[in-house]
Amino acid sequence: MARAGLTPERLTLAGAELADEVGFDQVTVSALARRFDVRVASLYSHVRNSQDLRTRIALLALEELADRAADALAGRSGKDALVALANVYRDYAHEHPGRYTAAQLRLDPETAAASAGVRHARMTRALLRGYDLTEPDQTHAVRLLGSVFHGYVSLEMGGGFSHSAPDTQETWSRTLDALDALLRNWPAP
Amino acid sequence: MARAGLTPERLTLAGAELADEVGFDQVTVSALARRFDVRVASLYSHVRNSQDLRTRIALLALEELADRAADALAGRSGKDALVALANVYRDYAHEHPGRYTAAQLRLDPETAAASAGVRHARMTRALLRGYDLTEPDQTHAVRLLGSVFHGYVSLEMGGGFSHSAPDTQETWSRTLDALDALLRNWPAP
DNA sequence: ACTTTTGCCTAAAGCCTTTAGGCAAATATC
DNA sequence: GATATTTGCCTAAAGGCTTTAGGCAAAAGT
Repeated sequence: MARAGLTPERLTLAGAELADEVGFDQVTVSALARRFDVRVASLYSHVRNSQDLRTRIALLALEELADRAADALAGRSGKDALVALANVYRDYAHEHPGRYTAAQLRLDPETAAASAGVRHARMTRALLRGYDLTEPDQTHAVRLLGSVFHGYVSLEMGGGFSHSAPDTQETWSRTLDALDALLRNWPAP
Repeated sequence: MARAGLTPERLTLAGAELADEVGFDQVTVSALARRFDVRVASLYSHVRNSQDLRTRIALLALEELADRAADALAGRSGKDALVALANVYRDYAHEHPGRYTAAQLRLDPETAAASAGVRHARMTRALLRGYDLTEPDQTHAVRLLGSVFHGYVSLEMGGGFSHSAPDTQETWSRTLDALDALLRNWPAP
């Protein structure tokens, strides 16, 4: 019997692909086994359990997103950087809906601290250096940006804006214009 | 054998309570049957299937949220109304995390059109009458508000802001200040 | 009181998760 | 190259959730 060559990495990647195809919460150890044409129990040598698999996919997605964000931010600042970063999230969500959903998985604090999540926070802070904000407003702004990016993408993905004019691309541009204006003109407490 | 008195409404309500206690995605027909001390199959006379149960909980949550929003908006306008509406969402999410998650469930267009979702959209539009926005900016602003409310609450619920100063209440206030400033000073295209 | 309806039951099949223990393929050792 | 060890995928099995089919008894209607 030839071996399938399973590894945690290959399983995670295949799981991510599966997530993009059928949705993150349809990612199941069984479905993954089917995809490798292997018995279900075989996967349990490489992955602790179903939750572990999902966590690995989430971590992969966070890494990929952080890599893209780093590329996008390189050499840009101000509104340019803001738009670039925002588009990284939105484009990734459109290209990889399952992975994007995975990236939202709640991680336990320890795992989260070791994840690419911290790179995301650092990059958003770096972006804000192009605006004139000092603490604690900078932290407020980091959170606001995170909220808008995540909230917009998640509503758009969920069909919340569908079937109504004007189109979502237009809203997205105007939203970024608005955020840029807001950051340049942050209200005093 | 005395009867348990099951109805779709009682099941939906109990399902919502269960969601708040154990999380929306742990809401299961089996768990609900256990709660009524009844055999699993018995529920299938009142609820089509698991998905149907979840949808009913989502619709309940949307109604409750819309009712609260209507109360909060009554007699308020401008920033007052903005803050009141925003707090309705945030408070509801804190009080009823499972229901709030349920309210995010993707509904098919037909169901969505008949849900309290449309009241939410109407109320957000009504709120914006306190600011000086015309179409299509009003629609952009509706979507932006939805994104911020949902994004913020969802990140906060997911622990995204945890364990870091300043506290989230402070950020929330400043976020609403910022949104108010932005709406009063909406940038031209 | 009798019939009809309704509500909850038992039974059963299907799929997913997870653990335990086995055999054979790959790898290391002599 | 032959032997020993490790590793990888397997079979088997138990437990949980979903869903359908068909039955019996409690409520409701006549």
